[in-house]
Amino acid sequence: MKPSIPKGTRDFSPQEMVKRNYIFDTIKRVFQRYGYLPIETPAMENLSTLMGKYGEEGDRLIFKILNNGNYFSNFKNDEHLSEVKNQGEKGFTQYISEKALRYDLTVPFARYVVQHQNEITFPFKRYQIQPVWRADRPQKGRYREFYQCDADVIGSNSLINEVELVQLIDDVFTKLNVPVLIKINNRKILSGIAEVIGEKEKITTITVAIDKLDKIGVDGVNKELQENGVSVVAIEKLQPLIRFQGSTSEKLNFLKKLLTTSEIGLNGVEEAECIFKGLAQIPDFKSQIELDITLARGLNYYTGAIFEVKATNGTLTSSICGGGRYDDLTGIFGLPNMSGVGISFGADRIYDVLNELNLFPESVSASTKVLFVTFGETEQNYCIPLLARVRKAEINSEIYPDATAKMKKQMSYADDKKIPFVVIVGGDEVQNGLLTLKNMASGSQDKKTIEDIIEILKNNH
RNA sequence: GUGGCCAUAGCUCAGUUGGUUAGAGCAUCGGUUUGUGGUACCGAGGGUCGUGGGUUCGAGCCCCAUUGGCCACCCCA
Repeated sequence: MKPSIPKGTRDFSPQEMVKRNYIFDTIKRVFQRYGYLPIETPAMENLSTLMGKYGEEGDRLIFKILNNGNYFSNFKNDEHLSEVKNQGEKGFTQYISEKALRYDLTVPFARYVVQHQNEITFPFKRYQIQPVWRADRPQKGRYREFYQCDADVIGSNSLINEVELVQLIDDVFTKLNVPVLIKINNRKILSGIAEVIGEKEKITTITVAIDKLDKIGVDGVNKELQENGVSVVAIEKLQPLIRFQGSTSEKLNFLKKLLTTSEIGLNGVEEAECIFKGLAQIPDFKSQIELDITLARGLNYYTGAIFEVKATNGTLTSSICGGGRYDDLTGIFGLPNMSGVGISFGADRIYDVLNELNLFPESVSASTKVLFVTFGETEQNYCIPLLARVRKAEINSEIYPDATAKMKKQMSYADDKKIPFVVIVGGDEVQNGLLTLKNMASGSQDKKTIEDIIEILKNNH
């Protein structure tokens, strides 16, 4: 049998894992710096928890888990079965599947909050770093299993949360040395726009279309709007808006005038203004920020501010971080009036960016600092207590396990694992207690006591 | 769900109008060296040419189907 793994999934080698952990550790440290605490939720959720939260397209992309046991036990009789068959794929699914792999971390978090509401002190700030699964067609920067790193605060309406999250994004990418553009918009502005052009019900169509502006251009957007039944008058009214260019404050002023008749729209503009005002006060803010009224984001549950982050260098054009405010995600689980806002880092895409731009620091590849090389069982036994002392000094160390292996083999092992030092222990060394410490980079070697070796290794970084 | 490109050793790829036993580099293992890696030299293992059918005296090469991968659309981290 030829070994293989499912489409869109990957194995990670030690070399890759060291780099991945560098990303996870960086993000985790920043999350903690801002007062977020970790939780974990199961890989699988009840299918009903997930369905309908991500839009129609989202439902299709949820990985369903087939029930165990007899799939037919849920059918009363043959007539019932054929009745369900006629409902098509969607109707049939609920009879043979009641669990699914999580699609993101936000909806399971909402479920968690409602389920544990009596144990939680609000506002609740949590972070969560776990894989999610999507039954998508894999392609560049898109996987079927990938890690999200989420930070959310729930139970607070304050816009300082939005400001802090953008600051957090800036912190993470500054630490990772990735130059980014953070795009900010507000769903209320989009609602307002739909309202003033007289197509309030077509808001989803409109936002999805103008989201593609930089991809398909003004004409493409207009064409798509027309094809989806948006009136010519409405499209005409939309033109000055999608063609508008200017600074953030110019955009805000323009929107204020345009949206005078829409309460919700003005509200959105106010919120955006407040967030940008807050951001302006942050010292040493490195990232580019932009108010982008064409930013829509697909996930249905966003109601206020929305964010999206893209790397400004490299060939990966898809977003590496995204988020926004959702006013009523917990409502469907029975806890209304609980507003939350959060962001999600796509660790795998960030990895691709760092890899392409060569931004991983050298130091992340080193793990073992010293390898003990021996010539036989006597020497190997002699090393056991020495190794214990080295490890007690918090120096990563190992001994070549096969005592009869040739020296060449043992040295190659050190070389292959990029271990910077080797301690050679043969008959001479055992006899006089002076060990040979070899620096693999320079090739030089000296006889040293174990105490000296520990000192040298401790001071070498 | 729609479309395009591709499939030869563990990896990256050669392979002539269809013609003997399908090659190279890298990687792996062994040796040159029984106390010295990364460089050098010598050698070895490793393939039903993705799978199934067809055309032909003869197929890695041509045709059909199928599976898998990559890329784009949709959508998204």
